[in-house]
Amino acid sequence: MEPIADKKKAIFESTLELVRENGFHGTPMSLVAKKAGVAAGTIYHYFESKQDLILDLFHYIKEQIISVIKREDSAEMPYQKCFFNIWYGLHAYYSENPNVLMFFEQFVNSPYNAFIQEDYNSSEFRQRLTSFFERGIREGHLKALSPNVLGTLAHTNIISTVKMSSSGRLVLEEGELKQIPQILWDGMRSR
Amino acid sequence: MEPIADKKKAIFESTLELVRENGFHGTPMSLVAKKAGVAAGTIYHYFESKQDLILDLFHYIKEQIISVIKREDSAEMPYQKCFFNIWYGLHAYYSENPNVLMFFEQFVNSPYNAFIQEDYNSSEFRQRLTSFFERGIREGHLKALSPNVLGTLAHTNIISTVKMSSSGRLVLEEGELKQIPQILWDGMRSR
Amino acid sequence: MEPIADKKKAIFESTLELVRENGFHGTPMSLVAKKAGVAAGTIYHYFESKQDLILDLFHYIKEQIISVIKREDSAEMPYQKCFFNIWYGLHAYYSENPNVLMFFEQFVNSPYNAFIQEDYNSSEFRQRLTSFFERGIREGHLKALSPNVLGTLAHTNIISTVKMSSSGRLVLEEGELKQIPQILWDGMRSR
Amino acid sequence: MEPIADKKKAIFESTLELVRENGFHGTPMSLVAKKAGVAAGTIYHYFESKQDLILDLFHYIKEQIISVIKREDSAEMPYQKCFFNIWYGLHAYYSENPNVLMFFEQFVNSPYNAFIQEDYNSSEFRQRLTSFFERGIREGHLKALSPNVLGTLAHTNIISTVKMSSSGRLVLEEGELKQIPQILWDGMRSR
DNA sequence: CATGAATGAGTATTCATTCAT
DNA sequence: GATGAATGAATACTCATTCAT
Repeated sequence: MEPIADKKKAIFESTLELVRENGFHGTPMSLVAKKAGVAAGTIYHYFESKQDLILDLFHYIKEQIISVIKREDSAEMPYQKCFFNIWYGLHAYYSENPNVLMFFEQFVNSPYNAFIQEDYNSSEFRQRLTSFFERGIREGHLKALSPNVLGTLAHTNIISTVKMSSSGRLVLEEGELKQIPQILWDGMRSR
Repeated sequence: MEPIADKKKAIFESTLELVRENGFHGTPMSLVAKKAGVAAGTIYHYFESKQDLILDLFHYIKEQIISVIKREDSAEMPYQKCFFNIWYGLHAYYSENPNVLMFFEQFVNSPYNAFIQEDYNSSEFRQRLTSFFERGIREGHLKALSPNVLGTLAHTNIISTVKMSSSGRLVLEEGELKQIPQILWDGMRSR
Repeated sequence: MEPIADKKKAIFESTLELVRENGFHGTPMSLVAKKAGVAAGTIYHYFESKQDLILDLFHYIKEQIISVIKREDSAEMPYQKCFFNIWYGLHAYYSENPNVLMFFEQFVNSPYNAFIQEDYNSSEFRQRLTSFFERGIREGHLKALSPNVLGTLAHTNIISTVKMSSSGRLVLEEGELKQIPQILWDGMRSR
Repeated sequence: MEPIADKKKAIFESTLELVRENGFHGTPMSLVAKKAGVAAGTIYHYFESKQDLILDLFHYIKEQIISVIKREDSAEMPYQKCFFNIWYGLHAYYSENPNVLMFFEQFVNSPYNAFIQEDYNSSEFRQRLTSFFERGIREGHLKALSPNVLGTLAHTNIISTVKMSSSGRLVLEEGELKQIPQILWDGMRSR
């Protein structure tokens, strides 16, 4: 919640874009600095090391994803409505921020992922997702599976959908796109 | 189908393991060589460059994944049976070969992915998957979506499941595991 | 004319000496760095690559040779006097800077030579030489040959003379040395 | 005079061509082998090492140059006639064998040159040249300089002339070409 | 706070040479 | 003699990080 210094943000954005284009290894600090309009040394005022920068950026991104979920999740709304809202909200967010998605995917599949300190299940992202699926199970909408599992499957489903479109290898028509969260819902709901 | 030279295979296996542990960048050729029991220069008799090694390894792996699908896919078996067999077959393969899965995931999310030459949709992997889902749609078992989309969602679902268990962050009990392909099937089947 | 950074000059001198002793290939960047008293990486702040270093050094040297010609060439002096002054000036320069001569000779006979971009005839070195021999022809002192050809023959004559002495295989006595530019003059002058 | 094995000659020719194009360093043994149509290991039946190959090739070339001088040098012919014949003979030989010339020039300006064992002045090449210029001095045709010096200047003059034409940077017309040995003669002859 | 020149450890790759067949 | 797969030392170049200004 603390306001992020302009330069810090510039460094984040520049890293995001470069990592998307070239991967972690193809993103030297010098390039990050140049694109962010700062000197190489300056980055080290804000981050202890490159690993630190990557890790901090990952948290910065998770904040944004969490805020999407927060915006769409409402206990006062019918559950199924919420379910679809979250799906569309995240889908829209990732579609509009392909840099974020690619960074995220590279991150979780990289050795950096092992350096995340916090307990996996207690991260706010995880908790938000879990509590949403707990509600679904509790209210009898969803199959009685571990909410963590449901959450992961749902998130993966969204990411997979966005990647299909954004890779340019598949074109999803409007009609098709709508069927994907439906498949997810049909699969998860109790019967 | 051609037999792969012993050394070539040793280099593949060594790369697979090291990439899983340390990522592409954390895997120097010198280490690959040492672990494979060959001299550094020897790698360059088999592969033009590190990129070439990675790319060739990716194809080598895809062959293995394809062979799993081939083994489980049978036009003479009821469709739903096949569906679950393929799901379990791939799930078992990835579970037993975590190196392969991690390599695969890192690869498709890395800049190396851009160097794959072949037309995406015409790759054998893609074609096998597509034709299987075409059959499902044709025979009225599945919703009428693009078979490519269904295939991708299914594959992502499997990978996501394996990663949940193998990360050690979630323990999937036997009962829970069985429900996951069921969710997929319930979601995709026509009604 | 712009002052050359200290480190850049140190790198130049170190390269010059090492190339003289060991040739281009026998001169690793690490040695250049050590002899110049800088870190290996520092060279790459000043030069993009080894080839770049060699090419830049060649231009740096040509400047020095040009300045010798400029110093000795004067339209107000009798032509023959100038002719001998330039001969002696270049002879002295090469004799006192054997590193330069050896580098120059290795360079022009190496594949690097092909990377010189500028138009051969429009290089300042060439133009200085050409205009000096043009004057000789115009004023009727020299045979009417292409001034370019005369310039090249004269330069080769000087270099050849210096190499004879500096190789240590021949000892040129004072009297003999004086006869060499005389041979050149006698050969070139019109009669 | 011993007949050179076919393969040995093929290796020589292939080296000559590759060194001309790419320099010593740009000429790996593997390429020499390929171009010569033999296996890499085979070269080592004929030559102890790369240095040995280069050194032997240099001697092989000198034989050819010597044979040109032998062919044109004749005590029964008027001296000046011989002088021009040798000049034209060598000029033609180098012009027709640019690989030889470039190899020669790269060699004498490289560290390999230091490995030539034989006494410089007693080499046959040197002796032939020296005795020819001794005759010129003895018979009163040439200035009384060290015959070694005259020989070197003459040889350099020829090489320089060939290089001017073959570099493609200068076009020497027939008339101009004839004046070059004349310049040399006019310069060297006694008066 | 900011800079960017300097550092030097780390890495992909090359290539002369060897030797089992 | 001939082969060419294998070797491993050598080298150009990169890049995270530091620190004097």
